Amino acid sequence: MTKRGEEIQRQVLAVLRQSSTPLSAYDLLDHLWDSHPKIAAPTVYRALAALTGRGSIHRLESLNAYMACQCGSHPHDSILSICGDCGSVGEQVSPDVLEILSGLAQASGFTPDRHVIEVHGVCGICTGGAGAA
Amino acid sequence: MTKRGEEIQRQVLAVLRQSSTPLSAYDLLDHLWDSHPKIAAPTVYRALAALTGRGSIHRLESLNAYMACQCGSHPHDSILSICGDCGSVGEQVSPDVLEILSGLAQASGFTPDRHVIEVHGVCGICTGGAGAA
DNA sequence: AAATGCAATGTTATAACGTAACAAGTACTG
DNA sequence: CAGTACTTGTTACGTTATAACATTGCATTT
Repeated sequence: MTKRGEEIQRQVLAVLRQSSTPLSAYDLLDHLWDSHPKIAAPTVYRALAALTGRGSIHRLESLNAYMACQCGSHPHDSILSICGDCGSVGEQVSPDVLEILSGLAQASGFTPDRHVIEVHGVCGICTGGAGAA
Repeated sequence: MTKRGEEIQRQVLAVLRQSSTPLSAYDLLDHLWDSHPKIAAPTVYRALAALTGRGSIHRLESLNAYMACQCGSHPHDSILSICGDCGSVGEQVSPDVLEILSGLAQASGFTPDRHVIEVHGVCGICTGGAGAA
């Protein structure tokens, strides 16, 4: 079967990479219908699960949406900066911050496993160009 | 009308305070039906929005659920530690961490507004008592 | 008080997100 | 080929959230 799943995953990843903003699972589904008319929701979610597990994409918990990882692609926790104006998302990697967070949690006996860090605000372009004030 | 909404809000807050784990909007709806048979979803969401805005409760973005704020109650961003085993959530306040995160974001021109920080893992009780290893 | 207007609340319906459960296909093994 | 294990497709449904509009209560004006 030459791994149909992998083809879907490649395509999902390609669409996410070309998008300037995160896309929802159903947005992706729409895109897939261009080439695969009969894909259903679980297929997309399976592809997203595989890509997420592999670290190729990130899920934005506060947006119910997905974006391509901007930094190579082994699994890691990122800091995501979400512009409420244009919808773009920046990604930063900071082992230091993760360390500090882990330390905080551990101080109360908690063993961290995964960090969700999403900062909402306004990006530099929107601030400077046409943004708030 | 003596502010029906405020009564609902008090009740939602009371239920959340008594719960050892976060509750979904529809969990809360079930609880409300004990005393107000005909409440509908938007009513709960309006109460949740008001309470969230006031800082009395927090929304857990990665769980689609809500919890009572554990630290007094003026609006603030928290660090939430979510136990994947028992479902309990701990809350920590750390201006330092927020500062660091804001600094990181600002370095790329981003203006932060709200921080979502959710750490998934296993709490001290579950680790020690009956948890992993 | 009657009329007006506004804001809060109720109600219906539906949109958006996600997954369980099982069917069908494929490929490998003996 | 028969058996088995895994992947993919399909259907149906469960959960989360909100749009849109109706209604209610109350304050203000006249």
